Amino acid sequence: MEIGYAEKEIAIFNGLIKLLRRGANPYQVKVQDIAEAAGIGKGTVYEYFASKEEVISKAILYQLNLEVKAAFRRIAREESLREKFSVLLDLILEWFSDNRSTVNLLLSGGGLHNFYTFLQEEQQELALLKENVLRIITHLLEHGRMENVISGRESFYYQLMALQGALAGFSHFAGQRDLYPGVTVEEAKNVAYRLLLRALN
Amino acid sequence: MEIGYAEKEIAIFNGLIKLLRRGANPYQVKVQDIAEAAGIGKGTVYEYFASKEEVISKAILYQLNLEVKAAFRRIAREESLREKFSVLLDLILEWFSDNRSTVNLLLSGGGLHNFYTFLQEEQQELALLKENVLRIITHLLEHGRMENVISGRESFYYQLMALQGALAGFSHFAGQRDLYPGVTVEEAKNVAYRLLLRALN
Amino acid sequence: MEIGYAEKEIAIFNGLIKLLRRGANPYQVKVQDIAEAAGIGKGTVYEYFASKEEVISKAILYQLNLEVKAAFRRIAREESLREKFSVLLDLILEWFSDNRSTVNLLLSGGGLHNFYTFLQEEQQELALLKENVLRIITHLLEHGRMENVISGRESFYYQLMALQGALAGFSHFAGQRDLYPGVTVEEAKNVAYRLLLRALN
Amino acid sequence: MEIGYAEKEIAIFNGLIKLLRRGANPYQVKVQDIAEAAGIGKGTVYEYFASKEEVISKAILYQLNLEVKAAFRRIAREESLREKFSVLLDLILEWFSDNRSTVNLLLSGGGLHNFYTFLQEEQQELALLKENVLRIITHLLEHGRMENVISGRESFYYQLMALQGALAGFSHFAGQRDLYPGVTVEEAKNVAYRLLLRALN
DNA sequence: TATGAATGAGGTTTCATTCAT
DNA sequence: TATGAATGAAACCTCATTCAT
Repeated sequence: MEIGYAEKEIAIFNGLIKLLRRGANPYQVKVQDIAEAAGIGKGTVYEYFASKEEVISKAILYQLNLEVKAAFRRIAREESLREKFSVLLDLILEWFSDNRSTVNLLLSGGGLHNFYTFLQEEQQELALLKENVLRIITHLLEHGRMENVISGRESFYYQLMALQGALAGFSHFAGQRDLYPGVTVEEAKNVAYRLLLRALN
Repeated sequence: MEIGYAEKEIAIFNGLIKLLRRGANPYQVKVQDIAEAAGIGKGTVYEYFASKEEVISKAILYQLNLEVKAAFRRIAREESLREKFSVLLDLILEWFSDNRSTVNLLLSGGGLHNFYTFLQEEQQELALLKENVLRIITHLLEHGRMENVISGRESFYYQLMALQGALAGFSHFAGQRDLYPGVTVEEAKNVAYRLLLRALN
Repeated sequence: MEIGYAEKEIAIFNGLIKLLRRGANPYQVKVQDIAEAAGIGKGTVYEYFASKEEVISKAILYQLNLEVKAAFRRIAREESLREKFSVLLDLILEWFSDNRSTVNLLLSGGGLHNFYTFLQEEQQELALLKENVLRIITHLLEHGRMENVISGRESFYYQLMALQGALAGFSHFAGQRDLYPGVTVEEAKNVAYRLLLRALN
Repeated sequence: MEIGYAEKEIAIFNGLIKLLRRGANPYQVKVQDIAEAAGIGKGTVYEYFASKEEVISKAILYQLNLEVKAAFRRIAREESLREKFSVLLDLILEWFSDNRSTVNLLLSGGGLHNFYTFLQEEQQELALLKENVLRIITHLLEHGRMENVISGRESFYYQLMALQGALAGFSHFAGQRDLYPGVTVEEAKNVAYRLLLRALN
């Protein structure tokens, strides 16, 4: 890959991710648990990482990059903006249906970035992540312009905010379904798309 | 107030909030630190709360309720939707200029709610919080309709998403200024307002 | 009395004794609990005693002396050795039916004496206690001799051991009834008396 | 053994026993001290036991079983009842010459059983202990009958009480030598044996 | 290289004691 | 005199990290 990880390192990442998906709290997860979930000994973790913090930071970024890249591939495969956007919303739903997906951490208002100071040290992976997120955004906006559903008259920042706003609203819905008892997924998706179009055409 | 707290309890809350504002992590803050910040002895904390978790949960909700209520008062004081919305954006900016304000925790994609399981036990304060947030939203939407800048043709959920989207985009900007180096606060505020209007009129 | 205690001091003693009877452990009982049981404030305890240890030591000895003196009066009232001894056994049963009577502490192989080092400092009360216990023993042995059920040929130590042995066996029965499921109180009392007579006549 | 303990567990037991023998109070001994006495780190204790209480309960029962079993072997080795009984009295003396032997805890009027509630959970070891104590008692009584020094006409409970009484008296002497300044060990042993015979032949 | 037993620093919590009222 | 709010020393226990195997 862009950044080479040993097989064991990836096993450790996957172990942690598994725990986070199950609802574990990244601040409270224990090295013991990570090792167990990875199917290795506790000492082995320290053969590959200098500290627990490093494991967690790297694992989260690793996983985020994987998921964002996979998302790009899934989105790129679709024909129309409508379909692309719909796939993205489906992915968001999926991400949030995990009690606590890693993506959830990312999307939450930049939560991770500021929250987990340790991440700051992972500049390379962080940059990669931003790049991959931007790739999705650019792809969607460009496609919208090609289809003439997005005007392109507005500034890039405006377009970004429009997209982000539509996604943020839907993410909130996806993450807090209990707050919106009467709203179906279909409705929520439609609302998100209409918000996007209204803002951009 | 709605929920009565002893003077010392509030001192403890304020001590914790001070620490969080300074960037302390709620998962890593120590009882010792909280007590010091509150200007009391460590043991005193346990005269008022059963555990550290309880202190943190209650302090965060207490502070959120205070801030949301203050926000409502600030917003209600303004005449037009434009001004009300502008004030709200200013508040968001302010909240995020703290390295880590409590509101930040709230806005982050429902972060808190799921994140800090312990909060679940504070049903009363949580309900109060939701009510207060809803009050702001309703107030803004109603005013918009009165001014005829918001049509009211759309469902409540749609209007909610529109508002939330505009705010989420701006919050992201406020929390991650470094991601938008060329964008001024004025621009960002304008964009947020235009997104709101486009979505709702 | 021999040793004058203020009214409040006695209230405190009684508070502690109440707790011990309920099964509280003298090593784990809290000043708070003692004060509550005595119906006074926590600070008041320290107006009358220098430390928790002092309260407990003095309370136990105070109560033991009371009970031993009461025992003497009860025993002295009876006519024959058989009746006197029977009353003593009844008192032992009573003492042990409390989950944890103070007498229990005394009888347990000198338990208290060595166990609770702090007691050593209460020389006066301790001496009083020994005197009172000795008074009962002497009374019983003398009466036995007067009735010619006890020969008096044996040394005082021998007679003491005989009495103590009979009582110790019965005390074990009284304290650990579950170890002797088929044995009735009547039987146990008879056995104790027969052991006494066999040893001494 | 009947109940398998890891080598480290036994080291911990021995550490605690060493402290108790030195007069430490089982209610006040610190984990730190136990670990030090065992020559290991504090954390290691918790690799083998769930709590301090568990360590103490298990250590005491472990040690009692060891001592009671050793006592049986020593006693069984002797020829006559007189010698067997004499050995038992010597063991009692030995046990009590420790400021606070574990056996002391047992013999003290069932002290341990009721006193240290936590022990109740160690049913298996407790049962084992009772069995081993009973084995000694039965052995002595049977031998007495074989030698025709014990008649066997009396009930088992009576015989038990006779034995227990003789031992309890001597134990009191052994534990509280200062109460019997003029009495030699030889005398005390003779008295105990005479009490036993008088009661049982 | 992989392990997990051992460790002790560090955190939470308890509670005897003080002292201002 | 009586109180109980406040305190912080001290104890239990956890868990990241080390290191001998």
